[in-house]
Amino acid sequence: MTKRVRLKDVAAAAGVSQGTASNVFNKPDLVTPQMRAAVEAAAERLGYRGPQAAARLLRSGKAGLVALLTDESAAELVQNSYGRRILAGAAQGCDAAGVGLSIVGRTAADGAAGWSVDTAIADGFVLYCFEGEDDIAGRIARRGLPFVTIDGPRGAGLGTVGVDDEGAAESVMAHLTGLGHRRIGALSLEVSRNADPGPLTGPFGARYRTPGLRLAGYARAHAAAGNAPADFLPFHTLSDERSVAMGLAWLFDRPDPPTAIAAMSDAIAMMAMAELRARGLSVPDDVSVAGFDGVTEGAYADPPLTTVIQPAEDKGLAALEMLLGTRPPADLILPTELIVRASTAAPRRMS
Amino acid sequence: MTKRVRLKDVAAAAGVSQGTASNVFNKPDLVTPQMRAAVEAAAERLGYRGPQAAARLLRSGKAGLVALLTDESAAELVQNSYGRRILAGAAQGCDAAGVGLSIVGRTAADGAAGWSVDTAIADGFVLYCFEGEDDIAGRIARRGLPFVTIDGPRGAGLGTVGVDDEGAAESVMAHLTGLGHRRIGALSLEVSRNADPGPLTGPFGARYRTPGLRLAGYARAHAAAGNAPADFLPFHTLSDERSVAMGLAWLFDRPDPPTAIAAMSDAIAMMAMAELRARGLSVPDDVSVAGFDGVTEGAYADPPLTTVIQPAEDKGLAALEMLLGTRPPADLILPTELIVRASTAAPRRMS
DNA sequence: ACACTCCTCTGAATCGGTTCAGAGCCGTAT
DNA sequence: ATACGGCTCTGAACCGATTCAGAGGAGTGT
Repeated sequence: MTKRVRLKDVAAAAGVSQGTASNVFNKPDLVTPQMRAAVEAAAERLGYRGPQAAARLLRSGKAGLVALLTDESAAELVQNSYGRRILAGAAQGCDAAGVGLSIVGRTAADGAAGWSVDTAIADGFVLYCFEGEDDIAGRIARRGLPFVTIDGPRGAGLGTVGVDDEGAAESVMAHLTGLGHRRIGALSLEVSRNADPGPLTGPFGARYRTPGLRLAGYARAHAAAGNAPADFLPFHTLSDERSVAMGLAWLFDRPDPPTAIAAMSDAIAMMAMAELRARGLSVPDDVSVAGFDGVTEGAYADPPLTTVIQPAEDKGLAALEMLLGTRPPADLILPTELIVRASTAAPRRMS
Repeated sequence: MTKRVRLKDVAAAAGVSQGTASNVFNKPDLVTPQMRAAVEAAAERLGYRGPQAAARLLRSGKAGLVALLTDESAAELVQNSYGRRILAGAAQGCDAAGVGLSIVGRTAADGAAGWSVDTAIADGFVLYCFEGEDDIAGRIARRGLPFVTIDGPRGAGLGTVGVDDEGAAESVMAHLTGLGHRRIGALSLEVSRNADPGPLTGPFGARYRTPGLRLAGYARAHAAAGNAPADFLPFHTLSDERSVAMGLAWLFDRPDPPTAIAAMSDAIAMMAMAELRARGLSVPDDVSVAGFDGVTEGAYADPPLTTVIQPAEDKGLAALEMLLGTRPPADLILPTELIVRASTAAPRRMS
């Protein structure tokens, strides 16, 4: 196997300087047509494979690639319908700017502490779904790369993108209490690393940021409607069928089950609806169910799901724009909207 | 702003050779603890940001990144539920191997002929959704990078991953004819670049590969059941609501509408079901609808969709494994499975 | 003719590591 | 003692482009 052909070889063969050869490939209009033809002919003749990306990158410093960094695995990000909306928004931003998007998740190959963060090739990062553990932000900053955080705390990055989680949760709960529900269960997202599923108690702020804020919002609106704290029944799930079923068992295998459930994601809500049906309970006749996120499937669920729509695509897009400098860096709060569909109704009158 | 600290500076400050300093960061066990400590201290003191990815890449040649290349934009890939299953599978393969995944789509910034293919940083490519135009395969091969094709023709790549599209289409059509349907419409995926929506005529092979094979399968099974070719009514859609509605208008605004529809994707099928409902037609009472792909939403559709399940995640995963050398390169045909749900039924008896 | 621009092309200096052959050094088997 | 194998560490070559100051030449205005 002969050696790889380099730009230098092409330049030599064409009888021009290496600088000119480089221009032929990168700034063709700076070169006379004949010179260009000569270089191209030489390249063709030698079987030159084009400028090597790595070398260009080393010299020019721009990878033309931004990375979406997530705490889950890359596969989970894509499978999760909220995550992939973020991804879609980010992809859109990349497309518009002509930069590539790479998604880097937590992989088995990186050791516990390891993370491709330190080695990933990118011009910038979007951090999604982080709780500030492992000081990822610090490590990126140390590399001197810019980053934007989605749904995370304010860090050393360029900016953040998020929604008013607490307010949105309040609006869902207010909708439920407004319908007349008093005793209300909540199915929470994961509240901390490696925590087991189970009933939850306050204070709710001391948790992973997003679930903490939403729980606080639920609790606040529940109380604001004049209900006793004991009638708010939050349960910690792992967003899987097993823990959702456990939560439902906890809520409904009791003498005084709730008449409504606030699920902290649409995915949880839909699993809950399926499980409730399996238990012989009808939604919304026996139990109202509200979700959170506004994934597309929710509209087609049976019954269509009441939820809070989050502008997930916009989050991804905005984060990317900030990163790319198209949008001024800031701590951006995007609006949410409560969408009332058929999965919630007034509680059946007690006989 | 002072100059960036380089490994060389760290080595000098620690009083060791550059090679040793390099080893501290890459092969720590080859270095004595004290030497390592000295280097680390120097790095800390100087504010060294760690080995720069680009430089490492240039010398070592491995980017630790594979690219999923698609003909659509990256955003479309993610939004499309079949595409994202492929992506999820690929992501899983990447996670397992500890390499990153970048998705590169057709972006506005790349000129008509341009494509990041020539410049994208990656150790290998997975080509998805290509029809062999623009000679993408050739361009990748020219760069000397390995690639695997999903749902595409056999190229110069390592291998291909696909399913028996024609056979799968036959099985759907056979299911429909088996129920007693004779006059059957088909809603096709895009059959060529920039073609307008409209009725389709044979021969069906002369089209984009996948749609061509499926159309051929439909037609073959339809004929095999003893039906007249004129009772097979294929229509070319663009996978959007407008063209699906046009197709349905073409099929049902006639004296002898079909009693069943074979949609070439679940997305098309679900749009068709919504449009049929808008037309006052009931599925499956008035019209049976079958899809293709087996996306998750299909199971929750109203009514649940009869379809052919394609192992999309497996496609992505298998492609990645071939690329990474974990699986022997080959032309792999993955199995499909017909899933009969409630959207298909025997045609209503003619009065 | 002269001065001055404008444009193209040259040449050499980076970019920041990784790698590898071999020099030193130390302990052990003969 | 002597030879030898095994570890560390050194030093310099090399990866393959991009970039930039400036040389040379052609064209333009006076």
